[in-house]
Amino acid sequence: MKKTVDIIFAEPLDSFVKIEYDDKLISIDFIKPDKLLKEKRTHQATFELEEYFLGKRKRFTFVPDISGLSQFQQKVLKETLKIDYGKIITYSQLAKNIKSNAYRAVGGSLGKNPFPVVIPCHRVVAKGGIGGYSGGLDIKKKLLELEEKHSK
DNA sequence: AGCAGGTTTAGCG
DNA sequence: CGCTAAACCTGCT
Repeated sequence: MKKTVDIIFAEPLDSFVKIEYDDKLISIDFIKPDKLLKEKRTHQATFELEEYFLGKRKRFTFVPDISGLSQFQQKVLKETLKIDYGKIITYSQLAKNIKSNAYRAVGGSLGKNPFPVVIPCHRVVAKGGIGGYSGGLDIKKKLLELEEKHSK
């Protein structure tokens, strides 16, 4: 099936978001707003994401396909999926939840997360601080601010 | 086999 | 308190 790409601008993140999909969701990415992009909305995921960025949506109805990933990564991502809106846990806490001490590996798996936001990897932080984020640390901060603002 | 990663803890100055 | 160093575990080359 032909691959299609949706583009929307996420106001609170000050960044563009790219959604790739064919018959199902392929990936979600953040793009630097270095050039003006034309927005495009066709997939359901795109609309849900947009609502999320507006603070209207706290839960996504679709489930991304992560069957291609390793067993461990799937565990991590599924566990991440359980974190409630506006809530945050630490890498070590997440590791504990899947009965492992691989907090280091947890970070690695989240970093390769193909679906940021839908799989809320930004809700996982380091014990003493905010931790890191593949898509850009500033994005992570803004996502957390967004959720905190709309969770109360 | 070896390395690096979105960590963590312990140890030292 | 701030910094370095070693240990955890998994995925990638």
